[in-house]
Amino acid sequence: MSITIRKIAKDLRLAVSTVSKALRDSHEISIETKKRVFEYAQKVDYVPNLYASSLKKRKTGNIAVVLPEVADSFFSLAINGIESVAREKGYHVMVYLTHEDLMREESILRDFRSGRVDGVLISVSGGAESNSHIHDLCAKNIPLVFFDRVCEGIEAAKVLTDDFDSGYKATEHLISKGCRKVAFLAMSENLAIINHRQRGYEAALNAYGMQVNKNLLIYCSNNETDNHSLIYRILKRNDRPDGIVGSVEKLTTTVYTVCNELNLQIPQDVKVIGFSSLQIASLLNPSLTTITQPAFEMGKTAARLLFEALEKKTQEAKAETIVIPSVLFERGSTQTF
Amino acid sequence: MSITIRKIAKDLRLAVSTVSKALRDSHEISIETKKRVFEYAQKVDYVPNLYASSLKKRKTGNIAVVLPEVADSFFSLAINGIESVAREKGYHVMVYLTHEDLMREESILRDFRSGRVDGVLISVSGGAESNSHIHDLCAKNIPLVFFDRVCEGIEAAKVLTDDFDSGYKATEHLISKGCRKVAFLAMSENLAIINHRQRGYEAALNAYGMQVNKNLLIYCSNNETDNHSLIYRILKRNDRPDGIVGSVEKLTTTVYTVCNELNLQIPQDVKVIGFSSLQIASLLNPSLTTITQPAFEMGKTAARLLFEALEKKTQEAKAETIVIPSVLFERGSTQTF
DNA sequence: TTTATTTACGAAACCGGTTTCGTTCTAACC
DNA sequence: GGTTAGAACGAAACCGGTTTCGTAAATAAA
Repeated sequence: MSITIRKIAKDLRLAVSTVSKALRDSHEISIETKKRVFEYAQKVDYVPNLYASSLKKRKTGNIAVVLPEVADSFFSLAINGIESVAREKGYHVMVYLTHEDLMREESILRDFRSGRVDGVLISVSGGAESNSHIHDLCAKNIPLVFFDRVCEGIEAAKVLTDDFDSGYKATEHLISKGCRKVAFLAMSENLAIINHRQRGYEAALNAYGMQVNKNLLIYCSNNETDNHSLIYRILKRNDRPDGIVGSVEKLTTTVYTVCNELNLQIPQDVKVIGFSSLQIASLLNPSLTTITQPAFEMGKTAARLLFEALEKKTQEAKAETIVIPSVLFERGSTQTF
Repeated sequence: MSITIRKIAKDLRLAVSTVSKALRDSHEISIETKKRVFEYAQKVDYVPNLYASSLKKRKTGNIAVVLPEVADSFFSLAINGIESVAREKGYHVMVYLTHEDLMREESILRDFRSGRVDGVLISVSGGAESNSHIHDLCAKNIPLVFFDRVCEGIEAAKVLTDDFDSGYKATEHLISKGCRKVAFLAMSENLAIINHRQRGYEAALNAYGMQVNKNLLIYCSNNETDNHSLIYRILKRNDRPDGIVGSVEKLTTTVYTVCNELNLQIPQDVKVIGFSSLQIASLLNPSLTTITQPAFEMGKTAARLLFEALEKKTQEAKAETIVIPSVLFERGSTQTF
């Protein structure tokens, strides 16, 4: 159907190898022949078949980005960072969404073993109690870099933020604003970064002479309506918290929604701080105090690590871990009067 | 390096064709042989090489989604819709960002001619005065479906919303709320859907006995800071508008930002309505009245059209156009007292 | 018993670039 | 003059599945 290298060879009365070499600008082809081939290829609008060369070269020029969702400011910004580096390197980005579903994550990674991508960037989904699917991929020698939601049991490059410190700072901030009953909204229990944030939260409580109250530790899921009713119940209690740390953006906005429903005033009745890279955090009602991760930067860094691994022939992937600190932006939701 | 079909054939003393057929569950292989092959393949962890089969079958199982950015609620939701259908069909999604840059869009589409993807879903970038790159792709017989930001000069399937009506309704809504100087924030002049929204805006003005004021038609770009100063200047004028229609989400949030800076009250000083699929529109300060496009649904529909084209062998792609209406959600930003 | 058909499998071509390994011819060197 | 080095190009193997076609054996039909 479409123009192949053999067709060009035939038309030009050359060998296919000559045409191939000419098109790749090989030194063993004369300038005139190259010119002839180039011009003819141009004229007939020759486009090389990607799959033929991928098959031979064992490279696809694709990298995968696996993440829970794209409707989260952190991830959408991180994609931009990744994409900018990939573009620079001439690679293509394939985005896969797990929707926080381990089964999907598994089936996605399983597919990668077919060689569809040269490398993988991943932010693991919530329920990653098992990580054999990640191991299996590494066993196939496909370079893999974690970003943000890392998987601690696996030796691979990682890019993350200072989660413990951020959890600490967020909690400390609420305490400094007068909160005495600070709740922490966690996600599925086996996410390392959430655990770190939580430990930072607990450390801050202890540092200020408060103890951890199980009732103020709320484990949410990836089910929006479940989370809503969970948070609703907490805020309806008489001894409701006077400060909330949202470890994930979505949970924080749910707090806002529930407060609206319950007619609770933020920050008067309850102060809120959330992990979020939302650019319109300052436009919320009230503006949201955030722990903001350097999403774009993290995406770029992770991508760079991946390309380092891809470009070096020796497969001794040094399992580097890069920490990029988050920043606390104080806004209306933790204001005091 | 990795296990191939030939290795299996050798180990099992079968012909490669037999193994291939067995693995594909061909009827011309006996049950016992199939079982033997399956089990052995399982045991040695055989994974077929995707590029070898793609080369032969002339199918990749990938579709491309080309869009301006991912940090816009419409697009991030649309991706989810697309992804859900693709998943169901066993296809993989490759996301490409143009950043509203025609050059990038061209280079991205040019690459597709190599057969990297089986089909393309695209929401064109702003400055699409030229569309030859899209034509070229269609010439290669690669199915293409437009969604949201269509390109009118090209005969292909399209999924969009009722842009004219939405522009009309948005404007009418502001007028009904007492606005007499309604401004329209447009994007780059050659985006068909923005033009339709604008024409709806103009029609509404006329219907209510007002004429179009050039000073209230503001052409923004994809440069955030430029837009900011443009909008800033408009709102600083003495004869500033008392109502604003934001044709794109990003422009609408910029209006909010500027109003904060100028200490203008929404909706008292100026009422705002914006095209947006932002799920937290109701959490903004004030909550934002929106024209909300059925983003997820549009993504799904576009993907379905693409798969229809992919699955039908006959290449008579009927250039269907599907319109899915938007909904106006009235909230605080257009409230009257 | 002979012929037709089905079943089960193998050999080899094929998809379209890439790469290795010649081969020819010319220029250069001792 | 004979040998060598290098330049320019061709033939064919190769990447790893897929598919076509052929064939032997077994079964069914005549």
